[in-house]
Amino acid sequence: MSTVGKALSLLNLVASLSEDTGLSEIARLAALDKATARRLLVDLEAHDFIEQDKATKRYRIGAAPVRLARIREARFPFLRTAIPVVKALNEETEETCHLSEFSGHELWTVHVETSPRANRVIVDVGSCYPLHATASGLALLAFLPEESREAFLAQPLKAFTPHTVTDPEALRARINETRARGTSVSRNGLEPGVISTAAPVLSADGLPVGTISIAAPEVRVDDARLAELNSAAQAAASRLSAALYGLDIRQKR
Amino acid sequence: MSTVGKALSLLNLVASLSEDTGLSEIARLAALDKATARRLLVDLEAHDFIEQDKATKRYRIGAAPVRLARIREARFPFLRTAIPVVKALNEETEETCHLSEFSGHELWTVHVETSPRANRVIVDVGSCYPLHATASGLALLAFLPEESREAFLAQPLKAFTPHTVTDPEALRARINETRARGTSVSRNGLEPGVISTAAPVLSADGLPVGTISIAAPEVRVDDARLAELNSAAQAAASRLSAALYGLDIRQKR
DNA sequence: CCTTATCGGTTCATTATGTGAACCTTCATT
DNA sequence: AATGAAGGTTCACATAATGAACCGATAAGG
Repeated sequence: MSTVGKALSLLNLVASLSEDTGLSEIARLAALDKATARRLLVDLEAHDFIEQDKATKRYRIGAAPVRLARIREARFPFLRTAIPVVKALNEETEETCHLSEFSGHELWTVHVETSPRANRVIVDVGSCYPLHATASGLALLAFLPEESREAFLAQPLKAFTPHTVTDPEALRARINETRARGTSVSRNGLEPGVISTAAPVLSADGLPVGTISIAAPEVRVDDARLAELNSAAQAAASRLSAALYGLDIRQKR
Repeated sequence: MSTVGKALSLLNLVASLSEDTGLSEIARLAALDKATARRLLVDLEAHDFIEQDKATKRYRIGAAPVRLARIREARFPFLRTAIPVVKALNEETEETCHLSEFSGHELWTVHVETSPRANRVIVDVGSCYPLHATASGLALLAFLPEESREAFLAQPLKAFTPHTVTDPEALRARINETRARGTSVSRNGLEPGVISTAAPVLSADGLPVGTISIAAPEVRVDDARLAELNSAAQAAASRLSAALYGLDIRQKR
């Protein structure tokens, strides 16, 4: 792997740690030599992607991404466009809604609007869940090019609950359903008692750039309600695709 | 220079270009070989820091910084904390106020609240002005460690108007005044007819992380008004330092 | 008070990685 | 058909990355 690749992976790793972390632990987590990890951290720090607490000597994510993100958002206002859509979906459904973005072969939660109900599902911004165990993941997989999908299915897949589907053949069936219907459903895939539904946000070339999804406690969702949530998620995702990239490609077919 | 350093500088460069740019031009601007530039771009693209338009083959900043920025801001809410302060200053003074952040040896404009007046100063988010020609730059230099300041003053300094101070000795005098008073003033340093004043935002260790500044058409600013703006900027910066890092260090002295 | 085990950080011989002149293909212009 | 400039690729060579061993500091345990 290229040195730059290692540095960026390391940056990702440090960003994913929820508190300042020491050199040795970072090196261990990244499976890099301590000297190598340090050199990369120093390089990243010189450009403010990482910062080191002078007192504790521990490392954390720096300020440079914020500056770059402003530039990116000024040109491609993904969040600025997407957040109102997610908010509206949240108000309409009164369930936890979240927006995920596909970046670096993974699906990252970039915005969450939490349900106003007492019994609700909590999703963390910044989290990154396995594609096969979530509704968002299925929605994404369904619209990914065949080869990317198969590459994913070829990996060993972990089960998170007794309900997690890990068999590639069974997953293919669910993915095909998802593609036909336009929305995915996951019951207890990642956490027991949670049902979620998701629809892909598609770019101008028809490839998914992310997903919008709704997660609710299973007790509130009967079949009729599930159909409602499905079409709400679908509508929100289509609206967002259209806002970002012009007419939704699915409507052109 | 390390390969990682080159990659990050290249990323910075691409981010600073206001439109999609081809490989050859990027290589030229970065003073890198075309093959090297491409390898770095590919590495950056693999992690979504850069993206390439499939149709035009041109490169632009990618989505990864947005994801990292959300994580950073969740932990260190610089903008979330700072923007209300800048807004309040703008409402109080009715002049254009902006927040700059010191990152990578440069001072970047990260937020602007524009004056409601017809005759007003416009400052662009994302811009990066020379330290010696702006009030913000002087405020920053005044509170930087001696060696960083001297390293900056040792460079050749460009004059932007006949009023731009470029003599290191004269600048030192103005910097010392600034440090003594706590705020800097720049008359016509960068653009004729503009007067601006700035105060540093200081972190817990007393080093500047950025500045808050006010820019106004000279015709509206007599000595009394200047004193008002000075103390308003100073108060805003102190409030922000306190909000971000606890008690303002200057008040402890 | 010495031993042991961490920690962050550094060194330097070895080696893998990055480099760039020259090359290829494509495409628009002359 | 010739030209030039684009994006992209190749490979002998040079440089920069690597990591085992090291240092000094700090903390816990006997």
